[in-house]
This record gives sequence, C-alpha cells and structure tokens, in this order.
Amino acid sequence: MLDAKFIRENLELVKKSLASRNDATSLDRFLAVDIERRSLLKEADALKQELNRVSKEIGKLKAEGKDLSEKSAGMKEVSQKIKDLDRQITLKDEELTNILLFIPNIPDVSVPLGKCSDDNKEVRQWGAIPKFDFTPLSHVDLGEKLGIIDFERGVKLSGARFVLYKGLGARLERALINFMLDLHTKEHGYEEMLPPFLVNRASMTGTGQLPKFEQELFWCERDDLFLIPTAEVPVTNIHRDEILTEDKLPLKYTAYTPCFRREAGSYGQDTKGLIRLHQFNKVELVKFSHPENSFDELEKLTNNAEEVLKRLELPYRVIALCTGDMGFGSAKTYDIEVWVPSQNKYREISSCSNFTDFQARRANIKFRAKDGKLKYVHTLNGSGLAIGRTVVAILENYQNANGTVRIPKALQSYMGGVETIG
RNA sequence: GGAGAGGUGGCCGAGUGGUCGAAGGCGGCUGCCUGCUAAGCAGUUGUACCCUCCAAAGGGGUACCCCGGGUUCAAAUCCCGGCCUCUCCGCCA
Repeated sequence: MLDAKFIRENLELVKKSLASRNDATSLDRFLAVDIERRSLLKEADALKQELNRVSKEIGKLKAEGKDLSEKSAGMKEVSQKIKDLDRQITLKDEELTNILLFIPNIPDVSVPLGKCSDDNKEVRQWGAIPKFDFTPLSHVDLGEKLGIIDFERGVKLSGARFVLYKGLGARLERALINFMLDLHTKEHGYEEMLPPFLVNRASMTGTGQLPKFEQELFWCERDDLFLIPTAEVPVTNIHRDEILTEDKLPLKYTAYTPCFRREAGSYGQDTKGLIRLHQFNKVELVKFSHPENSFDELEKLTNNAEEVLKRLELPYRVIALCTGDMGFGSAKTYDIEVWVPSQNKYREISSCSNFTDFQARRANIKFRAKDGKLKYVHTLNGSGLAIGRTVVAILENYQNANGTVRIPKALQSYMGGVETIG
C-alpha cells in the first residue's frame, strides 16, 4: 500500500509507475474522495472543538452546583451533526483504503522498463548447459518410468494439478527440503520457522494477496481461513503490528511450507508434470530490513537462493523483471531460472523481491529509528527454492541414457547415500 | 462444543460519567553525582490524521484505553453486538 499523502504530493510519479506496470487504475477517484474527506474532517473537527469546550464548561458549572440547561441547549444538535459527519468520513475512509489496497508498489529506478516478460533483462548465467548424446526425457516420463512420481493417482486423490510422490521420489523431495533448510540456517544465517499453513484475512491483506487476488487462493469458508500460497504470507506476518528493534535488523527467516494455489487463469499452461501444481513444496527466505540497505539485502538474498543451485550443480540464470512483468507489491524482483533440458529453456525456480515499505505499511511493521521516530521496515522474500521444480531440474539434468538418474553429490547424504535412482 | 475470567501506552498495571492521553512501576532519553561499573537524584518520554507552514522546526486542532453501535451536553468508565486471549470441562493427533 502506498501512503495517501505520498500519492497526493507525488501524483506524476505514481501515475508513471502505474503506466509502467500496464496498470489502468485511475487516480481521479482517489483524488476526489481525498479532497472530500479532508473537507468533511475539517468541518467535523471544528464542531468537536466547540462541543468539547462547552462540555468542559458544563462540567465546571455542575461542580459548582449551578444551572446547566442554558449551556446544554443546542448541544444535542451539534452532537448529532458530528455523528452524521463522522459517518460520512468513515465512508470516505473506507473508499480511500479500498482504492489504496489496489494500487501496486512503485518500481525502483533500477528496474528495466518494459511491457512483458520479453523485456526482462538477463543479469548473469551460471553453469554449463548439459549436452546429451541421446534425446533427454522429460521429468514426467522419467518420474513415471522410475516409479517415483504418480501423476494418475494424484488426479484420483484430488484432481488435476495434484501429484503423488512415491518411494525415492518422496525421499528426494524431503531431502531437498532438509538440504535447503540446512544451507540457509547453518551457512546463511537464517532462523528456521514452521508457520501455520492456514491464515486469516488480516495476514493475507498484510502481504498483499487480499483483496485483489482472492480468486487465486484456496479458501475455507466455514472458518474464513485461507491456505497459504507461499510461506511469505505467514512468515512476513509474524511481525504484523509490531515495532522491531533497529539494532536487530535485518531479521532473516527461512521456512519450509507447502504452497496452495488455485492457478485460476492458467488453464492450458504446464498441464503436465510438476511445473504448475495446486499444491507444491517450497523453502522460503524472508527478511525484515532497514530501509537504507534493503536493496543490498535483496542482492544477498538472491545470492543465497542461487547458492542452492550451485551446490546442486544445476545451470541457471538470473533475470531482472521489467516493470510490466513484476508482481503487485514488489519494487524490484530477480527471477532465478533453472535449465530444463526437455523444454530446452530456462524455467523459473525462484523469485526474489524487495517490497520496500509496501507490505510493512499494510501489515504495520515498524522499527524505532535512532532519532526516536517510528519508521516502516522493508520486507523482502524469495524462494530458496521451489522444491518440485528442483526435482524437475535434477531428474532432467542428471538423467542417463538408460533412464536412470544420478543424485547430485551435495544431496547424497540427505538421500541416505543413494547415488542413483533406477 | 459447554462454563468462567479478561482485553488500557514500548512492557507491567491502576482507573465505574466531566479537571483522564490516562496514576504508579519498568524500560528509553537528558542532566547531576560517584575514580570505573552499579546505585542514587532531577527532568523528560505515545501514535495517527487535519489545518497553518513548507526546506525543516514550530504552532493550533481532532481522534485513539480490542472493534462496531447506543445512552448522554459529556464515555476508558454505563448499555447492546462482535472479535480475540486465558482457565476449566468435553472431544482429539
């Protein structure tokens, strides 16, 4: 959420921001309501001042045992008028908030301008793309042939876009979770969290999923709870409505959770395999940063996520998303894409973003600065990494001509010493 | 799900109609004092919004004692509804 006063005072900047994101939201209504609200507020405040003044006099007179009827005459009408005005102001407030909740964050100046994913900029590449002297199989074929991923039974149990891992497939998934958590906690200094997988509306609003993206969430109607689409939601909301200690920033948390996404609107995309599921596993990285160095922290967080791929020796590249392709709340985003041989291209495996104060304002997460003032922290998060897509990358990049799959060295101890599947 | 208790400032905690933005304590900050540390003494210390102003500071005002209504000239305080937390019982991995 942007600050109302900031929009008022930086109108052109905000308009440019919206345009650069291909966001058609108009600010006209916001400006009109903002003016109406302040006008009503002024009127109501003046009447309240009058009412408070008279009420105090009455209090004094009563203490002296004097007659009050003269003073209190007419005050009932004033009181009523104030109530009417307050009601109108509340309506304006709600309307303003509703508008603000739908305005995206302002992209950082370093973000490339662009309309869509074609305009994203590659930042760096790592690792050599593997050469096969046979036609590499897709992870779908490999998974089925090796008997470690059961797509049909996933559908039987829950429907399309659900999957059943079996045997060493399940083991591989679990090994990756542990490997990543260990790396981030032991070597990168993150504290491990295991949050609830169901959260309330306040949490979803705090990180920006609500109100705009309700259609993309699984919702438990009886209890008005939502299945988390990413650990970002519960982990960022850990400090909702809190004041953090400046000296302790940045706070760095990592969490494994399953993620649940309705994938509304993605019909026909990645219908087969592990790439796009309603439920998938992910290890997430979250930071609460001082505003002064949040962009440095983004670089570090991205490096932390990349390190997973380096250890697993999987080729990847990092791209900077352009303004038109960036998520709603992000001021800057790097995507990490891993090489997928069967598709002969890089596919997203992590998305690392700096939300600046966008989420902090929604979720009310502050710190007390040295000058004694309260300021919003900056929040960041990134996948470190998506587990299912890492399985895709391992199966496909580490496959042999005979259909077996080697296990990356770094992972073998987590697999109970297994070096090859199949 | 049933019964009871409770939600007050950064934290703890008092306050049952007006002089309460709110006692007291802790913590924070400033000064004094002691050779250092500790202790002690004095002072100070909420947030948001509006107006003025605009570079900042300052000044004026309003709101906020979980949330939303109501009573009243006046509500932290009285009434109604809701949410949440805790304790006990039930159920349960």
